Formats: sequence, structure tokens, C-alpha cells
Amino acid sequence: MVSIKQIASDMGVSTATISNALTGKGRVSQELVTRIQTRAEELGYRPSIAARALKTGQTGILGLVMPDLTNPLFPRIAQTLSIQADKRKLGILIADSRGSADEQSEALRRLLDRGVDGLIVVPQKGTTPDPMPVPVAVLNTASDPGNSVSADHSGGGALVARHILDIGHRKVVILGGDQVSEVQRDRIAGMTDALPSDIGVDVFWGDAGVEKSVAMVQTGATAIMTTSDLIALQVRTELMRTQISVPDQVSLTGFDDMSFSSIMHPALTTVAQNVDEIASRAIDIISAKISGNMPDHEGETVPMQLVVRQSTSIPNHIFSRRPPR
Amino acid sequence: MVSIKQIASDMGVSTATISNALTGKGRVSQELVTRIQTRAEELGYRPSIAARALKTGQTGILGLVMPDLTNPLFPRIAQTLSIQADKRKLGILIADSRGSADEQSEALRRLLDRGVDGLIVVPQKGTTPDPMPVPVAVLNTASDPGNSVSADHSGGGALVARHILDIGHRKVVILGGDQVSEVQRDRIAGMTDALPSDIGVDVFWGDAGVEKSVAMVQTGATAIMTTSDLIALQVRTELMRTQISVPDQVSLTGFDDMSFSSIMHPALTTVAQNVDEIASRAIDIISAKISGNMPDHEGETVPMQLVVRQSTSIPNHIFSRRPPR
DNA sequence: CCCTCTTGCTTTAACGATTAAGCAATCAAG
DNA sequence: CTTGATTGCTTAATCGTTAAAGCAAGAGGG
Repeated sequence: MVSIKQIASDMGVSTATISNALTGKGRVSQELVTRIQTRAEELGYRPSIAARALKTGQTGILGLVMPDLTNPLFPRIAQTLSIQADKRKLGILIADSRGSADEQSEALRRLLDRGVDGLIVVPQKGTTPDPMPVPVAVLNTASDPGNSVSADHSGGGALVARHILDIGHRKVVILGGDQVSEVQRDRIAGMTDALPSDIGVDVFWGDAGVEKSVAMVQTGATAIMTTSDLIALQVRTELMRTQISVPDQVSLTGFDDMSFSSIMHPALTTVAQNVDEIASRAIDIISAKISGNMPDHEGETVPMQLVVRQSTSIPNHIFSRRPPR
Repeated sequence: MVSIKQIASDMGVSTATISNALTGKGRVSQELVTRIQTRAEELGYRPSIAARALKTGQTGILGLVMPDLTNPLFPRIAQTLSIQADKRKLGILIADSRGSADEQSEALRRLLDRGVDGLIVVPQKGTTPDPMPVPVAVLNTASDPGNSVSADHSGGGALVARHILDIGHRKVVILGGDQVSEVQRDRIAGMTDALPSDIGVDVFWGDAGVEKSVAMVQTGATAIMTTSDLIALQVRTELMRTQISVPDQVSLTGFDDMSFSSIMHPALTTVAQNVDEIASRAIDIISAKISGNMPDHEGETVPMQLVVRQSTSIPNHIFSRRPPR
């Protein structure tokens, strides 16, 4: 490993000058700067991050904590984050908070011990991480007071709800996965708020809700809106078992536009998060906070996008009155 | 931040003794060790990783490079790796090689610049990473000479093939996604090798292969074996369009037991990787290599597991001869 | 009783960078 | 010309930890 010292003795100048030339600080003549740069290049010099970190107190590493790395959104967040971080010469250290608030604190502590300059946290459902000694960007949802950036889950809910309304449905079922999740509550709130009071709405939760939702089709419900593609897929399977066809007898929607949603049959109408945008902003926020700009910052929200596919259509009773084509 | 120096002056001993007491090296009386430990605890001492790294040359960080963080297996690998790494007090820095061999080298270089102690690489399809100045564990497949640990993809292929054979199929189609992928080639090799020569076998590849495979059902094929659950889902959709029912008219299998495979309809027969085991071994190998044990190491292989679900059944023509029950 | 060994601690240097302070030479201004 | 500012570099200290070497006191052996 070539050190600044070796370049210094090699060129007959002091280490301080090498450091200044390479970092662009201090005062060094333009001519010497270029000579030093080329020589450093030739020798294959790579600055020691450890030494720099020790001296400056900055590691150039961000910590990423997620409740569960198996979360289907994680790969996309991680990818964008990693690419965006690269551009800013930052590294990303990952930690899994394994579904519990305690583990989350543990994970945060471990990352802090490693001297991360900032943290990006997707909090455990229903928890708010303790105040940290380094800047934190929280990726949750608008209704979380600690939130920094997130998709507009409530707005996303409104998007599907209006779509379902627009194509003529008048009695709908909403199905959520986990009542503790603020994200899912926001999505459902967005849906219900967007529906006029003369629309029939039933809200169910969890695995038990799947059967209940399907049962509602018998009582005249023509659309099932879920808070997740995975739940929608579960419903789809249950509907298949009970011989109810999608979208002819009931329309079905998901959330998050997961990998399988465009491939399943019928392709699922869903609402996509702009994960790229969210991750980019998260990095922006955290970098700004680290460099000291951005005093305190209100939670931002990134619009969601409705993706209409084959699982939603005009309800049957309208067909019967005026058949298509 | 409390440093070793402060504890030293606080207790009236030298910094060397503090360091020795806390790391268990050198010679310190048992009594002093415990006194130092409790005092360090009280003061909330956290060793500076940067300083330690600078002095020892070891950062305690592993680099994880994957071809594409959106890879559906990534979350599970990352999770297990992160949990196992924690146990050994290691951190995991991620990097995305974004689908190209060049980016892969770039990613590796960036991680090396950060001083990682070792690397875990899931290589780009068809590439072998250059020799590295730190230990590397490669997660690919048995036929890759550089491989360190992997699922027994070929054995997995044999498992499904034998299953399909056992339940009576005599004319089958094999469908792969990407011919460049050594993993997929191994899976297919495993399948074909397990099938006796009197079994009709056709092998197709890629998106175009989906239609071809489905067409083969008309010519008497009763099973389609794919190299990925995602491909199986594509085939499922195509079969749905052409009104061919699964598993009544054709049996279908995937690979990797992805999140949706148990939820889709019919639930997919597939072959699961023991991702936990693979990741654990990867960490074992890399730790051993770092600490100097493990001179050179042959590629290990972890058995795969057949998961039989509803998408495979006895072929139709057998039904017609001797109907079930 | 002398010598060696062991124990328990301290001294000191070092890892590789950054940075404040210092100093000589050059330059501009009065 | 003298003075003050500017430029271009060096000196030296420092970040927090580790580890080799040193040293005094007590233990054990002959």
C-alpha cells in the first residue's frame, strides 16, 4: 500500500503538501498539484479511509436499517441507495432489525459503533427510533411525525379508489394486511376518504379478512382493494378456489407493483412507489444534514403512480345493462 | 466520545493496560481487568473502529457484491449474511454491480478502497472476478471453477426431474431463462442427466421459449420444467391464455421457491435453495480465510430441496387409463 | 544468598492521514 | 526602498488504538 509519506519522500516534498494537493485544500501551486496527481496515479495511491476517518471523524459510510431485509421493497431501495451513494463517494452498511424494536435499537447501535456518518431507517411498524447522535433519514409514511421521505401512501389509496369509482363500482371491499402498519393505515385512509358516502365500503384486515372479503362478493361487492400485491395474490387464489372470475365478477387491486404483478393472471392493477425518487431524496437529505445545511426538515412525500392492468374492469351489472361492443 | 486515554487517566493506569485489559491480550491482573471493564462500561466506552483499523489494518467489514440487488434472492442472502456477520462482529458493505462485468470490477475496487477484510461475490453471469488482494468467497454454482459455496443446482435439477418421472411423465419440456447463466445451465444439465434416454425431452430458452414450450403441450408433452419460478409464472399465464389447465393437462415446475410461489394458483412445485446454509458457510469460509486457516478450499455444495405443491400431478393419459380413487 | 523467571505494569513508537501554525520568498503599494 | 500582504511550502501535532520493548518487584531454584 502506497502512503502519502512515500509519495512525499519520492517527490521530495512534505506530506502536508501531498495531502493538500490531493484534497484541493491549503495552498499548492497549480503545477505541483498536477505533478503530484500524476505521480500518485502512477504509484496507484489509494487514501487510507481508516486514517482519514480517525483524523476527521468522518467515515463516509451510511447505515441502512430495515425491519426485514426480506421485505420485497428492500432490494430496490438498497439498489438505488447504493448507486446514489456511490456517486457521492459514500458506502452503505446494512443491518437487519429482524422484526423487533429491540433488534432495531441494537442494529442502530452497531452501525453507530462503526462510525457511520448518517442513518437511513425504515422503521419497524409502529415504532419511532430514538434520537441519534448522527443525522437520520426516516422512510415511513406521511402520518409518521418523524418521517423524512416517503411515498404518498394516502394519495396512492385515493388513486386506486377513484379508478374503481370511475369505472363504475358502487360497492367495494378494502382489505389490509396488518393494522399496526402506519403505511397500510394511510393507504386505507386514502381510499376511504376518496370514496363518496353513498358508496358501500367494508374494511377487513389480515388473513381472516381474505375469506371475509371474498364472501362479500356474494352480497354484491364488485371490487376488492388490497394494501399489498401479496395480499391481492392471496385473494386471487381464494377467488379461484371459489370460482369467482377476475375481473368479470370482481375487480382486484394491489399495492407496490411487485415483480410478479405484471406476470400473474390477470395482470394486477396496482399502485407503484417511485422507489428511485424516494431513495435519491433520502440520500440528498442525509448528505445535506451531514454537511450541516438543512436545519430541520419537514417530511417530504413522493407521489405514487396508478398502474392499470387487467384485474380491474367495469362491473358486471353495467355489462348486463349495456354490453360492450 | 470516551477514549482509552480518558479511562487511563481516570483510573491512573496507562493506556496500554486499558487496551490489554479490554482486548484480553498482554498481561494484566485479573482484578484490574474486571475493574477496568466495569469502569469502561460505566463511562460508556466504545472503541474507535477507525483507530483500530488504522493500527491493525483490519476493518471488520465484509463487502457484498451482487450482480443486481433486485435479484429476488438478494434479500435472503443479505439477511442471513447480515445476521451471521453480526455474530462475528463483522459489518456488511453492499455494492451493486449493475449487470455489467465492468461495473462489477468497479464495485469491487470501491469496496477494497474502503478496506474490507474480505469479499462475498455473487458473480455476473458468465464472469469470474479477478484475483483480489483480500479473501473472496464466490457464490455461484458447482461448474464454476472459482466457486466457494453454492446450492447444488445440478442436484436440484435431478430432484425435479425424478419427481416428474416418478409420477409418470414420459414427454417433457425444459425451459431456461438465460443461456449465459451457469446456474441455469447446471440446473438443466441436472434435469437432463436424471432422465432416462427413452423420455422425450425438448429444451428451450428465453422469452421465445415460453410459447414454444406451451406449443409442445399440443404435441403430447405433459410437463414443463423451468429454471425459475418467475419463468414458471410466465408459462402459467401463457397456459391460462391458451386454456390449458395446470396440473390437469400439464404439470409445471419452477426453481427457487420465491415469495409468490406458494400463493399463486395452483401453488407451484419448485426447488428451494437453502440460502441460510449457503450464506452461513460463506461467512465461515471468509472468516477462516481471513484468519489464515483454510489454505485453499474446494467449492462446497449445499443440497437443494424439492417442494411439491399443486402444480404437478400424475399426467392425464394415466388418469384416463386408470382414473384416481 | 544469588541468579533467573514470571508477573504486572509502563514507555514509546507507530499506523496514515489532516490541519493549524510558521516561515521564507515574491509581489504590490506607498 | 520599505512595508505589508500573498503565495507556496514545511513543521509538527493530533486523531485513538495497538504492540513491542522495557523495567521493577516478587517467586522459585540451586
